[in-house]
This record gives sequence, C-alpha cells and structure tokens, in this order.
Amino acid sequence: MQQVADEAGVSRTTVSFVLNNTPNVNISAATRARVWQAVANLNYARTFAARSLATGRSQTVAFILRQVPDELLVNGFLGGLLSGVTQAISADNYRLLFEAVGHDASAGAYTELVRTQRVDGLIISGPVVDDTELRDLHRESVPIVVNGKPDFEELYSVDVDNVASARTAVQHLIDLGHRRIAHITNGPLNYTASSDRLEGYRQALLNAGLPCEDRYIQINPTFTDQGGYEAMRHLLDLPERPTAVFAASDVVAFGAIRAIQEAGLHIPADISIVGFDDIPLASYLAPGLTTIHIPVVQLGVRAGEMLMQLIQGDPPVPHRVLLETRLVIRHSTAPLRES
Amino acid sequence: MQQVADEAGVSRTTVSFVLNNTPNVNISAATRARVWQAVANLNYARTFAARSLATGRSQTVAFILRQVPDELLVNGFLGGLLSGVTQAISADNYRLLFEAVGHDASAGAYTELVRTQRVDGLIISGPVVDDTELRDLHRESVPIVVNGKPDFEELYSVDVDNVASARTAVQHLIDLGHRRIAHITNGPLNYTASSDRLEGYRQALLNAGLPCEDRYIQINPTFTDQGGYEAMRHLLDLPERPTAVFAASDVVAFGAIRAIQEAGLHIPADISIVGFDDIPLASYLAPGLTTIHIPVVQLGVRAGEMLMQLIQGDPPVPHRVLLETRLVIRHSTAPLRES
DNA sequence: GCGCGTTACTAAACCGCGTTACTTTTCACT
DNA sequence: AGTGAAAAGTAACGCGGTTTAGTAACGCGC
Repeated sequence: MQQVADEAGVSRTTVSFVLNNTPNVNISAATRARVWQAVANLNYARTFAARSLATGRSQTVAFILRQVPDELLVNGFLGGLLSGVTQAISADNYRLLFEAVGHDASAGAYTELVRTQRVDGLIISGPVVDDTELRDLHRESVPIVVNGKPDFEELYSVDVDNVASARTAVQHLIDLGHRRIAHITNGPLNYTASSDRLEGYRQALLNAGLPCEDRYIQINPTFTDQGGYEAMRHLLDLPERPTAVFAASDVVAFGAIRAIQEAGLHIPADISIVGFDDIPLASYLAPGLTTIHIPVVQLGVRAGEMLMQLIQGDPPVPHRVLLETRLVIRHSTAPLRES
Repeated sequence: MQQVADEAGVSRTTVSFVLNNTPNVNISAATRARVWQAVANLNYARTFAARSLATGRSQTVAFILRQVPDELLVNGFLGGLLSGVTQAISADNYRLLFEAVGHDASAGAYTELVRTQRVDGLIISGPVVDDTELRDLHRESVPIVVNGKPDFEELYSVDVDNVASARTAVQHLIDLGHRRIAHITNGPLNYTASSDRLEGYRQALLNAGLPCEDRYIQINPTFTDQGGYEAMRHLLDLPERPTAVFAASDVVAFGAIRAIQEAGLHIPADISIVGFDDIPLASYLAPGLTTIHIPVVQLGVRAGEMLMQLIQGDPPVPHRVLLETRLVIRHSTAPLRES
C-alpha cells in the first residue's frame, strides 16, 4: 500500500480513503484518478486477511447444507439455492462458504465458523429439530437465516408453506375422485418439511371427510428415491391398494413410480401420483410428473437478502417469509377409474 | 489469547504452540491439558483473519463454476462434485468458497480471490478455451486444478476421457446394427467436453467404416434440455431420419427424448438413444436411459487431493488424471429394427 | 490587506490477533 | 556442579483501517 501511495504521490491514508470510498472525506477527482492509476500500474490488491482483521468483518457467509454426501447426490435444489444466495449477496460484495454437515449435528460443526469470525452470518438449509447449537448462536445475535421451517419462533427463515402446499396436492387427487390416497414422506418426521407435508395430507383428507389411515402412510427415512421405492412396495402389498399416492418429494416419487411400473401397473391409469418440489427434470419423467412447484432460486435470493440485512444491523420484517408454490399438473394424475 | 495464557498460567507463546500442536517443541502433557482447559473455560477461539494474516494462508480453496444461473439449475453434477471436493480438503482442515462465474470470463472474475489471498488455490469446473486469466495465474504458480480438459498442457486437471467414452457410446449403437447415427453436442464446441465427445463420435464412425455426415451432427449451444429438444426436432425433419442418437449429456438426451415422443415415435423401437453423464435421475426416465457413467464424486475428490498437494508444494504426478467411465445399458437402446 | 473558514491533503500512531525466531530462566535429575 | 528438558519472555512481523493533529493552499467577504 505504501508503494501505491508513493507511486501516486500521496499518503497511505489517502490511498485507503480512495480504495474504500470513505464517506465524509474530501479528495479531488484528480487525486482519486492518480491513486487508481497507481493501483493498476502496480497490480495492487489489498490482502483479504488484513482487511478482515482491521474491519472485523469477513465479507463471507456460510451456506450450511444439512445433508450427508449420499443425499447431496440427488439434491435437485442445490444449484438453484446456491445460485439465488450468490446473486443476493454479491451485491454487497459478499462471498459464500459452502459447508455440508451431516444430520448428527456433531459438536460445533458450524459454530466454529462463527466464533473464529470466518463468516459474518449463516444460511442453514434444512435444520433438524432441537438444534441447540443453532439456538445458542441465535441467542448470541449471530445473523442466521434458515431455509425451511425454523426450530423456534424467533429465528429468521424463508420457506414454502408445506402444509398448504401438501393440502393442495392431495386436494387435487380428491378432486379427481380418489378416495384411497396414500402418502410417502420425503424424509424422517423430525424434519419439519416432512412432518408438515404429512400434516397437509391429513388436513386435506379430513376436510373432505375421508378417513386418514395409518396403513396408507409410509415414513421414508432416507430422502432418497430408494426410500420411495421401498415405501411404494409396501403400499402395493396392501389388500386394498391405494388408487393415488402423494409422494412428498419428486425424488421419492421417482422411486415410487419405479415400484409401480415394476408391479406391472400403469400411471395414471391404475395409480395416480403427485410429487413435491418440481425439480428441473420432473417434467422428463414419463409420464410427466404432476407436482408442487417450489421457487428454488427465489428461496435462495430471499434468504441471502434477509441475511445481508441482518448483517447490516437492519433486521428484516417479517421474521418468517413464506413463498408461494403452485400445482403443476402433468400426466401422472388422472380421474379415478371406476372398477 | 493473553487471557488464555493467564488462565493457564503460561505464556502466549506456549498457548500458540499447544493450539497449533507445533512440532519440535517440548511441552509436557500436564501443561497442554491446562492450556486446553483454559481454552474451554474461556470459550476461546482464534480469529481466522489474524491467523491467516500471520501465516499467509487462508485455509480456503475456491470452487469456480463456469456456468450461468440457468445452467446451474439443471446441473446434476454439482452436488457430487462439491461433496467430493469437500471431502478431500476437509482432511487438511480446508474450506470451500463457492463461486459461479458466467462464460464471458469478465476481467479478473476469480483472479481477485487469489490476489487478495482470499483463497490458496482454485478448482475450476468447466473452463472455456483461451482463458488468458487462467494462463496468467498458472504462470504465477497459483495452485490450480481444472475439472475438465485444460486449455494448455501444463495445467493440472482431472477429467474423464471424453473421446474414448464417446467412442464407447457410439460403438454400442454400431454394435446394435445402427448405421444412421446422429449426434447432439452437450454444448458449444469451444467447450472441450463438447468437442471431444464429438471427436469420439467421429472416430467410432470412421473406425467402423461408416460415413460421418454433417447433417447428423447438431450443435446445441445451450447445455440445456431445451437445446436437446430443438436439435432433435431438426434431426427428425431430415429425409433420412437417424435410427440412433448419441446425445452428449443426459440432460440433452432428455430434451431429445421429449421431441421423439412428441413426434409419436417410440424409444427404443423407432430410435435408440444414448446419453452421457449418468446423472442420478437418469435411471428414472422411462425408458431408463442408456448412458456413460461418470464417477462424479471421485472427480471432486481427486481434484481436491491434487489441489491440496499443490498447495503443500508437492506437485502431483501426473499432471492430468483421467478417470474411468463405463457404459450403463438400460432401455433406451435396442438392435436396429430391419424395416 | 486582513481574518476566517474550507478544502485537500500528510504524518504518525495505534489497533486487530496470532505466529515465530531468539534469548533466558527454572528446575529436576545425574 | 553440570546437563538437558520445559517452559517464559521478548519482540518483530503480517497488512490495512482509522483517528488525531496539523499543514498548506485557496476563496471569500469586507
């Protein structure tokens, strides 16, 4: 920096002011130009660590993905989320640190990032319930935004309305005349996305005056297509086979579809199926999957924006943002065939 | 740190030695324990920026994805790659900075990360040809590993053998008796993955003594399913329709399949199709897509490992690692039907 | 021609927080 | 008394941010 100052014929202070565009300082346009020219001539760039040390900011946010490697492979959302978050934070010249953490929430997996001041805030995708680590950090006023339903009220979050969306999906099946409607969860029930979608399924059935039977509810513990496959196998073995299935994620639906087709049944003639997520490739499945569309990129953008506001000490209102979903009707659902 | 030293009744120097587990220093087990206890009592964590400033290392590598947001959405590889890289670098306690850069290679998009010492090395996924920025950085001995074919020889890289793999895919079609085999590229030809797969297609045809006709080669400029769809439409309009298609990516194949099915034709009865990539959901397409399987996670792991070696001043041999692919035969290919 | 307030800087010092090389002390053991 | 291990202590970095005090030139009004 001293060299730049010498080259431009100014002081180090002036160089710092120019580079930071510090407000309330008077520096002539000519001098500013000389400084920038010197910076260019010397190919100078300020060391990130030094700036960070001096300012107390890391200009970095962590994107914490609570998934194990296996799940990561079939995560159709990742690209969209990352893209959205990156867009939102790049405006403030922030960068993104990617971190995948398993479900076991081992001690301080991401707390360290905050405590060493490596990141200024956290975006957490898919937290488990009872995440005490998260609660403690929030109590210490660490900027945190959750993608999904937060564990406790005060946490900032961006999500879709899983209950309402699931209700819409199931209502669609009811409207088509189906009565024996099964449900396969997208993951274990300690994940709120899973339990909320199950709740939406229940509500839709009850609203329609239909029974909600445990035998038609399959808890898939894995988030994977394989889990959907196995769950569907169980459903197909029931004496009174369901005529429609609400699979709480597209990936799970893919597994279920395979099971159905392997059993020699046809979609939607024999069984209708609705997914959830509308991952980019859902429309290429034959038959095209009817599903709930989630605005993935927007989820990322809003989360990024909220986090930046928190970091800048300007708490966003409201705490919890719910983005709209919509039912995309393709060809995996059809009216109940009287038999 | 001084407080920790006081609490443990030792000097700051000793605390540093203990925390770093510095070799060639003699510190008794009892003292080490006292230091750790003090760290725990005070809930102390060293500031990342200060360490980075003192050591000259950022313990961070950048993962640079050369894709625009739209492409990101349909990138089935991202999860696997990130997972692999993260695994490989976490052993050395490194973290990953995610950065998406478009194709226009605007000035210094990632050079800044290096020059400000924000990262110690770069992993670049899908570079364009003629990336002078990359060349300059490599000349300055910046640790760089490319996922894909590098622009110039000396660059370190991990890739699959696109030429050979494409040859295998096309050979499979030839073995099934097909003669009119079309090709849809996965992207523009300035991407080496695209031009190499085209080259493999050419070689397979030539080896078999078959003509290689331009009309059967469709350059898809977008990397997307939509591009595959449009390319296939052109192929279907040809007077002598191809009986088989080699689509250079699964996503492109999905688009092509839609075009084929919309035209009222059947796969594989009327047209066989082979993809490339074997993205996790490729098997769920009906009919299951025959494709070239790429070991995605391994690509990430090897890239991460090589980069860590470079950072530690231990240049990996060889420069260029080619991972094996394999043909996965599902149900989108069948013997040529005599007609 | 004087006084006064701006404007446009400079100089110097301190700060943030560990790392690391080098010197010195303490103390147990032979 | 001599030796080596186990530390303590000191101080110099690394690099930019920020503040304080001060200087010099300039314009303006009267």
